[in-house]
Amino acid sequence: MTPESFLASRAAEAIRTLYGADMDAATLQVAPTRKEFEGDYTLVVFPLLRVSHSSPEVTGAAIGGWLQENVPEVDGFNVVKGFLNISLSNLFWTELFGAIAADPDFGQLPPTGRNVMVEFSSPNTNKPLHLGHIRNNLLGDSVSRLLAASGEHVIRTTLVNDRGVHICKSMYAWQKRFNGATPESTGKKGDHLVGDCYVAYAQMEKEDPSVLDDVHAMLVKWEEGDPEVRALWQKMNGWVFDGFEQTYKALGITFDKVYYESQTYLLGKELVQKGLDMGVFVREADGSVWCDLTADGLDRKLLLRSDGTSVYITQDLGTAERRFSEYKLDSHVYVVGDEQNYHFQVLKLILGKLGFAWADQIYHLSYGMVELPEGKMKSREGTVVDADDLIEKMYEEAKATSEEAGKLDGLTEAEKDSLYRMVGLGALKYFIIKVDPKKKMLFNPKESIDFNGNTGPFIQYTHARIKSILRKAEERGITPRIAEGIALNPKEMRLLKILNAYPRKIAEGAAAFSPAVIANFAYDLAKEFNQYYHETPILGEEDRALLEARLVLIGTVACVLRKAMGILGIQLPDRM
RNA sequence: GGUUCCGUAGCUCAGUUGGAUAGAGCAACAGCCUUCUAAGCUGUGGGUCUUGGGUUCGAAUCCCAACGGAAUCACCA
Repeated sequence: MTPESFLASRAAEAIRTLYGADMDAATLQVAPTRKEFEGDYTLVVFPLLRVSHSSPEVTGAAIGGWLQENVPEVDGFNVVKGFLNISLSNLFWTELFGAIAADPDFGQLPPTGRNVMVEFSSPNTNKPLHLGHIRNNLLGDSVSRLLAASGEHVIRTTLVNDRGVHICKSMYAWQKRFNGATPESTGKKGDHLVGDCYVAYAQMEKEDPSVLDDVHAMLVKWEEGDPEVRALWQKMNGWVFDGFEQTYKALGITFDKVYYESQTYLLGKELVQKGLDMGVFVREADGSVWCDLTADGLDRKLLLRSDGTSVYITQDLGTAERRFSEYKLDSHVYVVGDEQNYHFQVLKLILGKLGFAWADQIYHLSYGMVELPEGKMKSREGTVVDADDLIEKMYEEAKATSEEAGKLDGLTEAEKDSLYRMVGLGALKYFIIKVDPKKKMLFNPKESIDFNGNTGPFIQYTHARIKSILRKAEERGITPRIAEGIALNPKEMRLLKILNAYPRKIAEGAAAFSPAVIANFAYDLAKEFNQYYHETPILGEEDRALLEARLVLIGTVACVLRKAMGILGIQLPDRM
């Protein structure tokens, strides 16, 4: 039971007794008191005036008085305008403290029994991953963990776009211009080599536009299953997959199920027939099939070409239907850029017209593009920020910063190296995740990602500080525990208030599909701890019981920081 | 033109189921390392929350309109 719900239920009791009105405790507004005011939690009394028929001051004082009289945990109260500020007793705080500290699953919400699929990453196999993909990957990865923490059963998946005209372009350029180059012969990561082919193709097409006809011929051969084309396709895709795997590993990204478009692109055709039978689709004289969405304020949508082949949305309809039935999904989240908002709007609409009740359980987690100071990234113009390069650069900077600080005596070179990776990656991940997904974000390659202030390394550093104290305590043989009758100071109560909010933040973040909520929470907690750290001695505390209790408190802070950052895929070091 | 999203400090962002005096970080300036890690802490300056209406005891938050910006509306994916 949280302080908020506890006070709300008691306040409901007070209102019933004082005014004879039945209030649902859930509708009462109880929130932590703002710093400037005296008190722990605040009840907003304005909405109660219609049952009290009195002024805010009188009503607040009446309820506050009743609470102080009848609830032992309530220590005092004051009323400012329409706000009743309530102070809770030390006993209440120590009990809350004990409950949070003793709960190993703190922040893990009870199972909902729902199956949720999260599709993210979904790369094309004709170029390496760049910063835009990183945002997609990090969002998908962290939202998967966030939903799991909120009690959902999550299946992470990706749909690799391994076929189509764009792959043929890379294959064509490789045949014509690359003299049998391989990742081994060039020492290049496979995805980068294929990316080079794609860039080379763009140049070839510029020189002679007729090469596009050759590429289309190649695509037709691929569809016919031509052995030579298929073999080349498999070889080059294999290079790309190897390259992607390295990047995923560096980012710490995993999937439960990988789909390949080459295996799913024919799905959806039977749904087209179903739509025709239901009369929600129409077939034109040329054989093409359409869905009329003008009544919904949109245009007509093509579902089948006149030659009978399917388009992008056709296979998405098919894969959605297959996934919902195969995995008994209750919901499906697609992490896809906001450039495809229209596509998903149409997708949901059409699935609804086909009579699928789960159509409105599809959520498009739409995120804004990552832009550079000069505008959008364009692979053809070479203005992309490559994922592998960026990860490496962050590692270098973490290393330089750490060596400057020089606090890592006693660690082996390998330990230091993995620490630099952890910090560099933490800075990068936090930088991206802390902003609201739906906002587009700016990345300036010339300014390095900060390690100070509201950053990943700040939180990592905070954790390392706590662990350092706990190590020293252990060396001195001091065991963390909560004794009876200790008195917490206001800063400690503030820390507890923030800790207490963690499960609520999980619920909030999951409901909004926004890991940024968790990032901001972790920052608030770390910031509050650093203030506490500076004004409160821990190992220097003379009262032994208090010292031991403080060790429990900071250990709990470290643990919750680890959980919150763990959801974001960011590890916290014991030293740094 | 239709649809969707965004507009908060010089910059990057929090704050959206309506609540008190709108908060951080960066940048600038001034302090704090014989005491648990200075990747830290404290302080100063910085705002017509794009604008105008409306609803409300109360609006950055909800509604309407305008302005500014982004994406999208293919027999591409």
